[in-house]
Amino acid sequence: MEIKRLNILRALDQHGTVIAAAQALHLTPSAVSQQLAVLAREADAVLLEKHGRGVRLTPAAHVLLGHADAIATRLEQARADLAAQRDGRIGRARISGFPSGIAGLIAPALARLKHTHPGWRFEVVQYETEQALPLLPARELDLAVVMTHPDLPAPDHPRIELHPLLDEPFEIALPADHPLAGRAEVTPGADLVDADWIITAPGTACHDLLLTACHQAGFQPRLVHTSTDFGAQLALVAAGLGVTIIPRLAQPELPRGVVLRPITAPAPRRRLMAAVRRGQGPTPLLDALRTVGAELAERGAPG
Amino acid sequence: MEIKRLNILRALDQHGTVIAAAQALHLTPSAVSQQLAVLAREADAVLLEKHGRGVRLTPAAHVLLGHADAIATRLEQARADLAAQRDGRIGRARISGFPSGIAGLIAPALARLKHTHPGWRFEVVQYETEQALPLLPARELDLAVVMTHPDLPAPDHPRIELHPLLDEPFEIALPADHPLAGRAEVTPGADLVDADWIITAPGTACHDLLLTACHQAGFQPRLVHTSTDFGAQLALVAAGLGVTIIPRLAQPELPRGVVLRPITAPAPRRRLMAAVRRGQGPTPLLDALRTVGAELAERGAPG
DNA sequence: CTCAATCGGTAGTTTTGCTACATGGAGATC
DNA sequence: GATCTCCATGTAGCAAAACTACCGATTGAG
Repeated sequence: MEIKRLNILRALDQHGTVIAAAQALHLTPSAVSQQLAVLAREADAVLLEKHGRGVRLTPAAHVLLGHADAIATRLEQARADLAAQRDGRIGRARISGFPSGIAGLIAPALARLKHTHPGWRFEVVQYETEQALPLLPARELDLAVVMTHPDLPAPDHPRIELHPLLDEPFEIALPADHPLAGRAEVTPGADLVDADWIITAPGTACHDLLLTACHQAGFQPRLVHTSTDFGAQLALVAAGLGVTIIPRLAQPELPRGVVLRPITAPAPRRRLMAAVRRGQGPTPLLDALRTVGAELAERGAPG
Repeated sequence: MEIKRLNILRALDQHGTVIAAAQALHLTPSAVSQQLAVLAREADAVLLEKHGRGVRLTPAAHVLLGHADAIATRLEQARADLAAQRDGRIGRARISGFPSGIAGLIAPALARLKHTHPGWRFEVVQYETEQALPLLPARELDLAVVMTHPDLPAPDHPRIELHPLLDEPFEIALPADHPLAGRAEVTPGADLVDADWIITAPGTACHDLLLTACHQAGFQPRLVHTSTDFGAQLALVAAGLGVTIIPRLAQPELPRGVVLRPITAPAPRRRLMAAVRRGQGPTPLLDALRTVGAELAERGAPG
């Protein structure tokens, strides 16, 4: 039951005679006859019967023929899918990101790809940077949106390469009725030494980043509230329970009662990058992420 | 792109390593490796990549794999269908009959087969006996329900064999208010010499049969109305426009205002037979037709 | 660091598939 | 009705392929 033999049967059905089928397949009639005999033995059925000078297909041959046509069609689809995959019209990818990376970069990028690359299937998983990176070489992930992080692989890492997506400053989120709310800039080390701080959980990149920034500014923030979710943090700010710093661009929706104020230079920044396996080449996904990142950088306040 | 190669890819996916796949297929690992290399060349795609000590399938391999699984399933269905056809669980047949044969024998037989042989597909075509017979050896028909007819092949015809289904008398159909309606038997040659006759079109078997019967009874019927359809004929009878003879059993539904009366012996009879290609062996269809015929004969008046 | 295991390449053998030619059978032609 | 023509198929020989046996390279495990 090989495809070659099934195609010989199909050719015989289409062309009527063994000789015509042989011509169409660039074979001799004898070869066609022999292969059909093998197919009949494999199928344990009589496929041909004499009819006049030629042959005709038996009912059993027609049963087989229906399936042979379906198989040929499916094989053609397989070839088409392989070609489509080669030039990027179809594909699958697993992407990871931390929450604000998913919301700010991955989701908009996938929304574009849904229209421009309808054949692609994407799966999104939430991981922090240090969890995501080892999953790339293991092929559990195809792309990870990561943040500036001590675990980041060196630029010449043999298996992972990094593509910058967005470089954005953190800003101070204050209650709208806060004394500093009217200021053009805020200097945490001077203005917010006594503030209550809201911070993401230890182990996240933002946590480390805040502490480092405050340390460099020469003071120890009083950490009072903890939530991993920027939305929840801002709700706490709006309720007047403290202040926090959040990335400027990845949080487009501010709740009422919260204002963002730039931080006096050098403001802490976070750098978002796309990590992919080295040598993977350009993908529609990476292109879309870079486009979204560039648009966000352009839209936001420069610096 | 041969099935053998696709199955090797499937085995590799199932068993994980080239060695395990080779064992499952009773091959050496080298053969598996070589065939996968050929498949990769045919698919114009990289199918394997090193992963630790073993290999793993690439995305392109998974694309191909999905189709390979579908093809393997379809091939299994083909084998099952061939087996089912061998032992008669599935099949196709074209059947011909004249109108009352279709209504009285073919339709009831197919109704049974629909339950007992759900895998069979039947096509019914209406032909008169002389049209149907040559279509049997040409394989345009697989079975024809035919009537006693001069063109009937001899019992030792080399390509066609005949199986008796039903031997039924014609009876006289009279308006219920006809003077003869109360009689136990009617003798057309004596009682109906002056009646208006309703008859099927020239060229049908019933037409010849009526004329022959009347001729033997020694009179010439006055043919007034013509219709091929027994239902239409009986409507004319009910309207008092004439009399006709119809086969007893194949017309179970009598309209109001019509009575059937037996004809004095020797009553004209018609013999229904199933014609099939010689050497075709028993088929569910032929069995069902014989059963229906036997039941009709048993139910109707014997003789 | 050594060992064990896996995969892939090469040479040689076996199996399969194809061609060339001949045979037999069934319309078509005269 | 004899011959001719066309078609399918069997046989022998040859070419292509698929497979085995063996070896080397690579990599993870102990």
